[in-house]
Amino acid sequence: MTTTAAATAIPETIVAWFHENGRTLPWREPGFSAWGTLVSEFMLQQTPVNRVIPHLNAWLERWPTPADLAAAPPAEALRAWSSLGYPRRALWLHAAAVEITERHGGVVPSDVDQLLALSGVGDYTARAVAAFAYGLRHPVVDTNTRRVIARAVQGQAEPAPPSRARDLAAMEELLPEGLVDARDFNAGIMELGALVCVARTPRCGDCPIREQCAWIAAGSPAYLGPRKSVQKKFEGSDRQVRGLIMKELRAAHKPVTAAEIDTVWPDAAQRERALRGLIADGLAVASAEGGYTLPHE
DNA sequence: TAGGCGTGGTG
DNA sequence: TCACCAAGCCT
Repeated sequence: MTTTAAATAIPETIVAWFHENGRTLPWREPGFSAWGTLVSEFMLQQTPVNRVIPHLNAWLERWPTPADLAAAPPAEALRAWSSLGYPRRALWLHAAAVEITERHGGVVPSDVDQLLALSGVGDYTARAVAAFAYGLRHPVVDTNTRRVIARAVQGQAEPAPPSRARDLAAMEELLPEGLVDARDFNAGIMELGALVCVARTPRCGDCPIREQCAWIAAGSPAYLGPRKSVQKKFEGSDRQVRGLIMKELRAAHKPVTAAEIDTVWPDAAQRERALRGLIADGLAVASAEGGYTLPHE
């Protein structure tokens, strides 16, 4: 365990910057529930803050506790999820609510291993809930922290491919000992990555740690490592077709007929593949009366 | 472990 | 315009 100058100066500076520059967001309001934090983290997985906020507020108004959501049919969760994307998250959040109700007396657990055991909760979400909802000292690693550490500490324009153990260790190395500072550093380094040390065009002139940044010190060298695998084009993809079918199922409150599904996309083979995929994922169900519905309609 | 999984904003 | 990007997770 080495304590370099950067290992203390960077966290202190980021915490101070966060106190001055952190955004006011629902999940940062005093008294925001652990359940609210869990819901927000599900919604924030791969979805920008601005799109999440209205859905989060509506969700918590309708289902203020895990037991409230657990008592609702999954179909209603999928409708409320609306067009946030990746609807399997809504299914997993519903399943997690059932698990919390059955296994934890309706209280969102604070233990990382218990959180990890919930549907749809991985390394990031488990530690985010433990750290932000319960104030526990855990390193929280997401795409923002990985990018800030890659630049400020490792002197590289982009992070190496994710490595759970290495990434957690790198964050632990910076994490302040005090509970409050640890929480604010976790939040602050994410905020810095979201607002200043952004992926495409970092605003280094506005960065509070530019003096300590290893990447700037090295002359901001271009990234030479392997390119991240490119996301396949969405237009014309199975994902697009799945999305179109889900949109039909959300809008209907009775079974959607095969003929109606035929109208959403011209390629029959692709339509069939998408529909079968949705059924395999539990997002769609073949109705006994014929046609298809959301699960447990 | 690499690839699949929605949707929309942006430089 | 169109790749890239967005508080990941699961298999």
